[in-house]
Amino acid sequence: MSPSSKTKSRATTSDNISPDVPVLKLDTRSKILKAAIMVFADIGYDAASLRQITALAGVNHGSIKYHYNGKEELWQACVIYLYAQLETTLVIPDVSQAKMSLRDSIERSMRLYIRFLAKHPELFKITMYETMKDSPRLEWLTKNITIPYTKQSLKLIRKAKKAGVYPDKIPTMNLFYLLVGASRYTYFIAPEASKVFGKDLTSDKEIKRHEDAVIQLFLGK
Amino acid sequence: MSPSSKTKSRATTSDNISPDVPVLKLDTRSKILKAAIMVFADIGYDAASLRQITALAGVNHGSIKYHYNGKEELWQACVIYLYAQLETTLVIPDVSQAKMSLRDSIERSMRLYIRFLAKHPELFKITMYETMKDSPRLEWLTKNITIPYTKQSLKLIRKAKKAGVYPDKIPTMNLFYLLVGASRYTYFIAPEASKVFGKDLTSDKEIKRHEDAVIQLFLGK
DNA sequence: CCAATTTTTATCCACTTGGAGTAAAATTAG
DNA sequence: CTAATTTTACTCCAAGTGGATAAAAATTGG
Repeated sequence: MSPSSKTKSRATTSDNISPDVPVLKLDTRSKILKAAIMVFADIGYDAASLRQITALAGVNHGSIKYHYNGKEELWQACVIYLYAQLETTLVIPDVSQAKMSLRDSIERSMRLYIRFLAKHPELFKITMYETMKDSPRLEWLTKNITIPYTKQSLKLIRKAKKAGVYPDKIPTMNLFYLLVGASRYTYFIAPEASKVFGKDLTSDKEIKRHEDAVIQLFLGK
Repeated sequence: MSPSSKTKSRATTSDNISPDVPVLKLDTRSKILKAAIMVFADIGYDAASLRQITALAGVNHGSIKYHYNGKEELWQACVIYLYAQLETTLVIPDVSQAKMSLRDSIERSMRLYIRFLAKHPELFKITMYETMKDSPRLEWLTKNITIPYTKQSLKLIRKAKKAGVYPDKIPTMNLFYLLVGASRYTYFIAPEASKVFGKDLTSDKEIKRHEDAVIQLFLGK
């Protein structure tokens, strides 16, 4: 019987046979998720094949059906997992912004966000593939992820506009997409940029430059 | 024998049998190209199937091999065709900018560019799919298209920075990607935006708002 | 230790893929 | 009209697709 989305009862790690070489052995479910994230981010849902994922994970082809009940649910699991990572990255430092000015608080959030984009481009690549056309995934994505996140962001943008932190002549929705687009685009096209400029945009130095550029453009330093 | 990239010698249109109902009949080659642009833009190279394209075009499956010698060359033909369209859109009005100020000239170019993005999202969707990961297509694309176009753009940006039209504190490459990302992103995610905001970002009204927003952000009104 | 359960593996399936090859049809030139 | 050429239609193929099924193996609780 398939466990699917149920919580696993078995141990997620196990010691090796030889006690002097304790190898950390990821369980099949985790290996599949990790490989799926890589493949989906690389070539998108439609082009990705389950065999490609299981081959990369080093597990049997049938395991996906058992653990995730199919391609669609595996994809959703990837998105959920990655968004949980994003949340922990952004929410935890939130407390330290308590006594900052709104402007500094926003600058800090933007830097954290951009750093996450650079370090985990998988999330927004995976969603980007589905966002460019209508599909069952887009339906699920907007309903469960995008809408709540967007609402939250818009609220903050409106607040910042009123406080004069953001340019107030730009409509909120447009400003939101400008912000998101300007921040993310760089990491979508990182493979191209490496060919065109010979630079690795995911290096710490280039991340910092991008941070500064976005801050400069939207907050005017 | 396959004509492939050779110029066609046959007529590209032909009258119908019944003279009272003259139907404009696109030739097979054009029908394939048109359909391929739609499919590639929709789901990307890897996910697109030749049978899907020929079905949409209403032609026989074997025709692609004959006219374009395969999937890869068909894809290149799409990109070349669309970039030619972009060029005619941007270059023709260029003469009318002769006696404009640099700032107004740039504003005009940005508006034309954004309008093209909105009206022909296929081009940058097609390339976006290939830009997110390394591939033979990306190699061809950067060498033949992206690098020359980027060089040209960077030159203009540097000029505008010196003239104080663009913010001069942002490095040229970063400013370039901010500009391109902010402009394009909106039209990548138009399907999502229609679900989230219930707005059609490709409508004339929304295009104008996006134009104004980009101008406001980068040129400061 | 053993029986019950969970997890993995190994086949099998109908279907789609890009492409090759060839015959039929349409068009052109003489 | 005829012959040469171009274009289209059709058939095949090996390879790969997501998913279903059941046997085999590993792990668990008693």
